[in-house]
Parts: sequence; structure tokens; C-alpha cells
Amino acid sequence: MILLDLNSGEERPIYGQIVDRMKFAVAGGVLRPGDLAPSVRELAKQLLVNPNTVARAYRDLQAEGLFESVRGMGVQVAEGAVERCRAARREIVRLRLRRAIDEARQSRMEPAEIEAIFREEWAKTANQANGQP
Amino acid sequence: MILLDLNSGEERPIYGQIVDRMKFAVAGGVLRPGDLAPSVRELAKQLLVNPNTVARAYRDLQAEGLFESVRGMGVQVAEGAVERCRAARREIVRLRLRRAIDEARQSRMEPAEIEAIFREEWAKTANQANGQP
Amino acid sequence: MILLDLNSGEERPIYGQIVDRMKFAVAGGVLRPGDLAPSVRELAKQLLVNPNTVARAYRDLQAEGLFESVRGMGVQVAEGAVERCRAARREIVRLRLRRAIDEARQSRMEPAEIEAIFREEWAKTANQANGQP
Amino acid sequence: MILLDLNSGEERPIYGQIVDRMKFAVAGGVLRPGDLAPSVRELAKQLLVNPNTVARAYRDLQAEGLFESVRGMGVQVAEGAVERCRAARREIVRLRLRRAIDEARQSRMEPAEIEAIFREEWAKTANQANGQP
DNA sequence: GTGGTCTAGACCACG
DNA sequence: GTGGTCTAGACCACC
Repeated sequence: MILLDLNSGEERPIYGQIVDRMKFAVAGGVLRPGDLAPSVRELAKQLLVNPNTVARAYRDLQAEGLFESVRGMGVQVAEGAVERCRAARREIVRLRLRRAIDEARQSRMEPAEIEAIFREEWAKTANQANGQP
Repeated sequence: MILLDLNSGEERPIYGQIVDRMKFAVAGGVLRPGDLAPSVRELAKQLLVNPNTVARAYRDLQAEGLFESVRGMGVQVAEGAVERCRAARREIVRLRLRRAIDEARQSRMEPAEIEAIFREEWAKTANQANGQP
Repeated sequence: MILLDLNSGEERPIYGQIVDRMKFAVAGGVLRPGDLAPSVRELAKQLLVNPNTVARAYRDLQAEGLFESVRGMGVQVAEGAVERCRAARREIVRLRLRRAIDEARQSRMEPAEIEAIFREEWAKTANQANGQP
Repeated sequence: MILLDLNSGEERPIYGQIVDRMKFAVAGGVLRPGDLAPSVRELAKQLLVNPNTVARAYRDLQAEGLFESVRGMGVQVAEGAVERCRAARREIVRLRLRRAIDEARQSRMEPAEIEAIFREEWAKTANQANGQP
């Protein structure tokens, strides 16, 4: 199963992208509490990335209490993770939009013009029938 | 005159924020061709930032041809800067919104929910007076 | 200034030992809010350890909000860190003693005998006039 | 008969916990020389643990000469095991307390405060019935 | 100079 | 097989 692929053009750190994708996967029910996440080595191979990078992402997820490592077995999704990942997802999306809006605002552009640009860009993805499912 | 203040909590490089703010100032007519930009030291003191950081921002602006150094005088806004700053501003805003939208999309959230969040966040700033909120 | 040295014989991960030592240093007032912690490279050299290992410790401390990285400057002790490090120190000590006591209890030894052993071991360090200050 | 249960929250290796519990059982007379230890499979089922893990613990106990395998019968407690398990128990308890004390010492806390914490924690278990709390 | 990210590869403990 | 730790070294951005 292909859980995620990285947008190679992204400027954010890879491990951060993996963290987000995992949260999205849990929030969307693709990965459920008790499920084992793909093994570090396996995911690293799939993403063409160093295992340490994946390990770091998993470590961060454990620090947030969303994943738990089971000795000798792997890493599994924690019990209460679904709700928290849903909330996290909402906040991630909100924060990204909020930042873009703030930066647009300080540009002193006309609000109407900003809104127009948003609609324009939004339309571009809206047609793509649900983006990258 | 307070040309700009930095969002202290930002994760973007300071020099990049300064560059953008300067472009916005020119695009918005706050700084006009022939005007002298604040001196490196002065701006650095005002922003509580290392002078090297301001110097780097000015260097970038000169490299783009938007600022020009005048011997013995300092740095001034170049002749054709206004139109180019307006274009730059539009592209900056567009790019940031585009990225936010893309990232929201890959979260697998319902498009309707994403749009709702945008409206919500947009409303928060819409009430505020124009310019720097 | 020598902030800390590691007990080479310890079985705990090095980065974890560094984290604890830093908390102790802050709790004890050796490192105060606003102070820069020793640089990653410097501390690594001092401890004869790989810089990445120190970096990981610092990262964990930042994740706990006790340290903050200042771009291009280094890593400094956060504002409210003292009280939290004091609390953390107490909890670390309590937890270690609690575990030892628990394990002793499940051994089915006579409580009096356990207590005797504790007194014996306690006396050994008590004489050392304040341990490794 | 329930010989032992594991502290599920422990960070120590499971097989090591089993080894210790077995020593404690022998030292406390719950398991006597000549008695058959529970079979690997049975104990594994009881502890909800991988049989390999139990097998490893038994292997270690045999390597120490405390358990002996009896062809076709299983594993039994060795002849001289009681005294040696008592000694082992004492040393295990002593070592754990010693480490906790050492770690508390390097925290730079006041010895009096450390001792106070010990008393506090000790009191918590002192009221409980003997054996496994 | 500073920290941050990433890679590569070794070694260990656990199951 | 699994994850965890550590080392070594490269490269980057920032100040």
C-alpha cells in the first residue's frame, strides 16, 4: 500500500512532510489505531530517502503521542490518535491559510484583489477532482 | 517613519521579510523612486536586528535593480521600481496562496471544509483597517 | 566554563544524559534564561562526542520549550525555564527513586532489609561532601 | 499459579524482567529446587508475550546455572539455586538503589531534599501488603 | 561563527 | 525482522 508520496518540489524538511502526511493518513482513516505504520526501512526505500530521515519523523510523532513504538515489532498508531490527528490536520490547514492571508494583507493590496487571486488559484485545484487522493 | 515591522514569530528568514516589505512599500507608494531608503544602521536599530541582515536585504534589492546605491548618500529607490514591485507583489501573494491551497489539498480534507476555513480566517482580517494589521 | 561531564559508565543514551544535565544546570542557576548554551560544536568537542548527539539533545530541549534557537546566534535558555527545570529535576529524581523502590519491593525482600541497603548506599555518597559539584 | 506479572509500563527489556522475577521467586521460596518452571508457551501466553522472549529468559537462567533443562520434562530449578538467588536479589536491589542515588546526586539537589523524596516514595509502598504491589 | 537537514553506514537490543 | 543510538561528514541558510 502506498501511504504517501512526497512533493519533490517542496521546500519544507522531508521529515516534517512525512509527519504531516502520517497525521493526514490517520485523520483520514487510512491508518487506524493499532495498525503498524510502514517500517522505517520500508518507507525509506519507498520514498527514496535515508532511513534516519524516516526515523526522525516517527520519533517526532511518538513525542506527540500519536505513534508508539512496540519493541521488536515496529511502530503503531496510538489509541487516541484519530481525534488528535483530525484536530492537528485542521490546525495545519488553518495555519497555512492564515499565514498566506497575513502576508497578503501586509502587502497593502486591495482586499478585493487578494480575494480574486485566491479564487483564481482555488479554481485551478478544484477542477482536479479531489487533488491527489 | 516606521516603514515596516517584522512579525517576530515568523519562521522565514529576516532578510527575506525585509526584502518583501520594501517591495510592498514601493508598490504601495510609501517609498517612491528617488527616495532614500533608511540607512542600514538605522533600520537595523529600529528592527532590533543585526546590521548584516539589513545589508543583505539591500544587497538583494540592488541585485534585482529595485534599489540603487548613491555614492556617499545611501540607497535609493530606482526609477522603474514601482511597476516591477507591483508585479512582484502580485506574484508573491499568488505564490503564497497557491502553496497554502496545495498543502491544504493534500490533507485529504473536504474542499468545502477547506474553503470554510479560508473564509473564517479571511473574515478575521477583513474587519481590520487596511495596511499592516 | 565546564558545564557538565558525562559519567562514562552510564547505560543511558548520551543525548538523554545531556538533556538531564542541562535541566540540572538551569535548575541550579548555572545557566540562566537568556544565556546562550554552549555551542553544539563546542560542547561536542568538550564531551568527546559527535555534534549530532549534542544537537539531538538541544532539539529535545527545544521541543520541551526549555531552550530556544536564535538564528545564526546559537541556542539560549527560554524565559520560564527555571521553574520548569526545577520541577523537572524533582520529578527526575523522584522517578528514579520510585523505580528503584518498586523493583526492590517486588523482590519480596523484607522492607527493613531494603531500607538498610538504602542507608548503606546513601552513606557512601553522603560523605563525599556534595558529590560532583 | 500466577508467578509473576510484568509492569507493563517498564522500559527494561521484558526478558530481563522475567529473569529477575524468576530469581525473586526462587529467593522467596515460591519456586523451589526441583520444581518445574512453567513451560515457555504457557508463561508466554500468561504474560501476553512472544514465546521467544520467555525462551531467552530461560536460556539466561540456565546459563547462570539457576535453571536446568530436564529432557522431555521442561525446565526445573537447580539444586543450589536458593542461596545464589538470594545473593543475586540483594545485589539487584543494591545496584538499583545505588544508581538512583548517584543520579539524584548529580542533579545538584540538596541531599536533605533527596532524602525527603525517598522517604515520601518509600512511605507510599510501605503501607501496601508485602510481595508484588 | 551559528544551528538545521540529510546521507551513509555501523552497532546494538529486542522479538 | 524491528527500532534506537551514535558516528562521520557534507551542505545549507542565517547572522
